[in-house]
Amino acid sequence: MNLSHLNEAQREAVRQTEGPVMILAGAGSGKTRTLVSRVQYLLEEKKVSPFRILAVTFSNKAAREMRERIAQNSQVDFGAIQVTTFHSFCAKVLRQEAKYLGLSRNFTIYDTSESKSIAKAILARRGISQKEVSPFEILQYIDELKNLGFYLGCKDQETLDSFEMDDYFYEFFEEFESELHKSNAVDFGGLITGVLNLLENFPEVLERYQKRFHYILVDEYQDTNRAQFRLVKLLSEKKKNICVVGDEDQSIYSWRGADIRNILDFEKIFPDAKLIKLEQNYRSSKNIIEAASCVIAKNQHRKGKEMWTDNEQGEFIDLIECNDDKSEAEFVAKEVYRLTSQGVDPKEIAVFYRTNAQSRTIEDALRRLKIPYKVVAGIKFYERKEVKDLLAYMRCVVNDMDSLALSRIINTPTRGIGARTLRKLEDEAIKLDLSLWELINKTVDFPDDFKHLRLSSKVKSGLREFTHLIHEAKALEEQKKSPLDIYEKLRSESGYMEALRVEKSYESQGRMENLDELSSAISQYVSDESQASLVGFLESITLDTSGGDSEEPLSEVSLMTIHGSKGLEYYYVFVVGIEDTVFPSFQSMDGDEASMEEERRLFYVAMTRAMKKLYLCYAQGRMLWGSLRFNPPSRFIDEIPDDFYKVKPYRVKKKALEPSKRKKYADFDDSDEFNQLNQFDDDVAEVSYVSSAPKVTSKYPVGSKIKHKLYGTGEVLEVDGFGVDEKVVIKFHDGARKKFLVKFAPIERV
DNA sequence: GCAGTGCTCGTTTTT
DNA sequence: CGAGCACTGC
Repeated sequence: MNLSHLNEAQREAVRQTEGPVMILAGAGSGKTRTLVSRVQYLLEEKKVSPFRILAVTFSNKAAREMRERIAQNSQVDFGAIQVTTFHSFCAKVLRQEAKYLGLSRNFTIYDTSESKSIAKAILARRGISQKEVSPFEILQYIDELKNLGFYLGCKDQETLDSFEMDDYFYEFFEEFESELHKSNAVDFGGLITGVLNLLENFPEVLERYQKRFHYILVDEYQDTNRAQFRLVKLLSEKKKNICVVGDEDQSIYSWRGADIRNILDFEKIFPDAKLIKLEQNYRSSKNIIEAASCVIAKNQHRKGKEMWTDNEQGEFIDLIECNDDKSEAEFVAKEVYRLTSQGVDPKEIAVFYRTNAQSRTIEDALRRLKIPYKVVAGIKFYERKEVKDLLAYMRCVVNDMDSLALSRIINTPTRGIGARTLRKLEDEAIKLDLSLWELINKTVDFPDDFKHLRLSSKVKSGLREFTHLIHEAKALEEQKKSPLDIYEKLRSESGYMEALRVEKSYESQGRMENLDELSSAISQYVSDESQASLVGFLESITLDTSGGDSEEPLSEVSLMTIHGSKGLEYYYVFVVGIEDTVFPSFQSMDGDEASMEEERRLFYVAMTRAMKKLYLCYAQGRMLWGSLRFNPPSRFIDEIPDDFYKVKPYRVKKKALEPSKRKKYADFDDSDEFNQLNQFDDDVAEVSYVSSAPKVTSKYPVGSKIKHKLYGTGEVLEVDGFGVDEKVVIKFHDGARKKFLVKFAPIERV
């Protein structure tokens, strides 16, 4: 196999197929390319059956990318190869072996919000107010134990030593677990610890999986937690062919259990391990790489790599000093404007910030210059109420022990079964040791046995209709009917759609659209999957939140948190809000060196996304928590040697400020483009630029007069978002203010 | 059962 | 400041 497209270190990483290997792959070092070649090498040169290879990563994004690239480069059949995330791999194993753990294979996977409901229910049952103990705290504790690899009955000494079992919270853990078990459900962490339980306590299961996988590959190794580490270690114990790939300098998820020991101690745990470093960077200019290297060198807890590049020196980093957050955003927008008018495609530009809340000012400024952008954030589609409701219907069909789902929809839409009735039913279920679903069925089938519950006839008929629907849907599921048909049945016959239809508000219109969208998500799933099932669909959406949005490469500037930027690259990168207490965040400034190091890694990640040009911006004053606060520039700036950057104060000139006081700095005010653009507030549209960027203009700019079908005439006060998300606030002539989604509102300009 | 009010508290987020 | 949430009153 020809490996000439790789450098020496990369080739070694490909050829070193036997025994434990740790590849430390720096930012932009061609990691994915190397991994894909390695898999190809195993198949073509080593004649390994694809069936014997397991490749796990942390995120769906990474798994998807690897799968696609492997498929692209292949002549061999890659279908059998397992390239997945830890969680979906574990879900698969767990469904296969469910009986060992007293689960049934159609178990539900609870996401964070469902777990939270359980925690709330536990507190309520014990009469503890949420102020005394927050459900969040409980979840955090449970998560912590699961990240360590603890499960009920775990005998691993290292795990047992790492926490206190007499902790006040431990009881919550036990109760939480039993609650999940009763619902035939597993939470995210439980997917991992469940499999760990299987491998550690059922030797025949362990043997089966050890025999199956001869070559194990772990990507994003710096993000793995202790539980995942133990899992991988067990699986590879027989063949010892384990290859992990990661970068300790890009470990930014310790707050959710990623354990840097997994990297730092790899050679201790696998004494004959080969260590390979990929240190040549193919992404960024020398300036950027050298500056970033100086910053990360300040960290004590690292394996140590020396990144270098053959790329050209490149431009200086610009350090932009602004008066406040508004002018910072204004700078970004104007500079983006300048770049795009020089022919730069907006999709080559990104703006990064530490916290999501910071996107707003940036968005406002971009919108004013009519620069198209997208905010890359966790897609919230599956968190919307109506979507969750319909998913709960489907979950009931699949797993009728899922009482959480059942109680969510038993009165949605309203069937006259209020909180009181529900409580009565739940109590009775506990008393008779039945699941809620079983009990409800009994009350329907043998009403005479439940006279003491004094259920009204309205309640009874509501329950009857409800159970009838679920039974019918279950029958369809058993006949292996398409998930789409079952969904359509549920959404119409539950009365959910009708309830939305009669509501006739713009909100309910949006909700109906979302349910249509869910319907297309299901058909998408059905057409992608050869063995489509309702269980499969539900699993795919809880484990992959990215939502199959077809990623058309649009000409838009990308806005995202630095966490969200990992693994991506852009020609032009702006990092905003580089001030102490913002970045590093104030939580990390309490003297705890470990969390400061993590912030530094985060800064390193941000810097190394940039290929050509990096802008670092900070504001002297910033609106934070309701008042203007003044924070010094980030300490991280001091860690960049002076010769890599230029300071450029950005001052907003209020009209006729004479071009005088500027000397030693290459001031941005010097540039003609900037002066032209300084009429930021008024007539930007008249500036004679030919921008390559497609313009996004609101049909209803602020101040325009409109007529609404129902409310009459009014004036636009505010515009928020654009495209399908565009909303306008309108003040009507009777004084009322209302906010509309432009997409749906029956308004027109007058 | 739901709308309205008033209070609290401010990361990062993937599975 | 303002989102999110718990609690209250109809």
